[in-house]
Amino acid sequence: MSLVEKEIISWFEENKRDLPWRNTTPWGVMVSEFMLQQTPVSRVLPRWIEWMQRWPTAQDLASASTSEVITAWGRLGYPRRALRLHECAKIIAAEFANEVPRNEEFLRSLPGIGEYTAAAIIAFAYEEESLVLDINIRRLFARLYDGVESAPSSPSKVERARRKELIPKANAHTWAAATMELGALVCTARNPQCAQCPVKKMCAWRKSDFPKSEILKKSQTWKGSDRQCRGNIVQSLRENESLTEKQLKKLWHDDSQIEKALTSLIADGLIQKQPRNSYSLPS
DNA sequence: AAATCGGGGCT
DNA sequence: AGCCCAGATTT
Repeated sequence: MSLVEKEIISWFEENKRDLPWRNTTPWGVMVSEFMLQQTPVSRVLPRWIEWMQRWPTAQDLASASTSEVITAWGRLGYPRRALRLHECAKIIAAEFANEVPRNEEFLRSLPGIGEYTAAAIIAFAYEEESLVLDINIRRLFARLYDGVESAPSSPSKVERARRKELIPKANAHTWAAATMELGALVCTARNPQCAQCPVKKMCAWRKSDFPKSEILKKSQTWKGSDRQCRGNIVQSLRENESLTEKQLKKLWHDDSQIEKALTSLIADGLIQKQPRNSYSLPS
């Protein structure tokens, strides 16, 4: 097991949310995946619980009317997902003996199931290996391995191939859930919680964009002398925890490093140089 | 490859 | 006002 894998899995065991679709039937997983297409977990949660209580199996949903289904979907958004889920229920009840298929080809043949949803059902409903690539996982790996802030709008052949290599031989479904959870809770699109990240020390994005990203967050404290700026830079580095005390000490005395960071901030318009070696936020 | 499809929460 | 969210489908 690689170090990254070990860190992420153990982080997951400690920090995973207790989501109801982590302990349910394959149909329950399938319903959750439909609702979660482009819709945040927090908003799906209450709706999924109601829905599953009302229609516990595909057959139950199949016997509902279209208007009932639309009404129950409420304001989740993209209501055609509800219609497609309804269609899926009818097909599964009639042609699959009321059981969610575990085969990718069959899953993809159902309305509303694309690349991601098929992989997710295989992984989370049946705990089998599949290439799960949702926006959270894609962003996490874009940062961790590619050193860029965000993934391209849709997965490329190259991205799929490279992510496939990372799938562990054992417990591939846990890897999928863990990386997804890390992307959702820590490696978020906005305001990533890098300080809490179990793999911050090997993160390519962290390395390339640092210290600028840290300093940027503290921009309100960037009023003052060169000496104060220097203190803020070193403080930012200290909180990153990826540098030793020895390295920090060296940095403190390394004027060229400090100068470089300041120049970069000025060039980006984050601070302005003032007379007598002081700086301020742009007005 | 790009457009389209929702709605609500957050900055 | 704009960005973001466990994407899929059509053009």
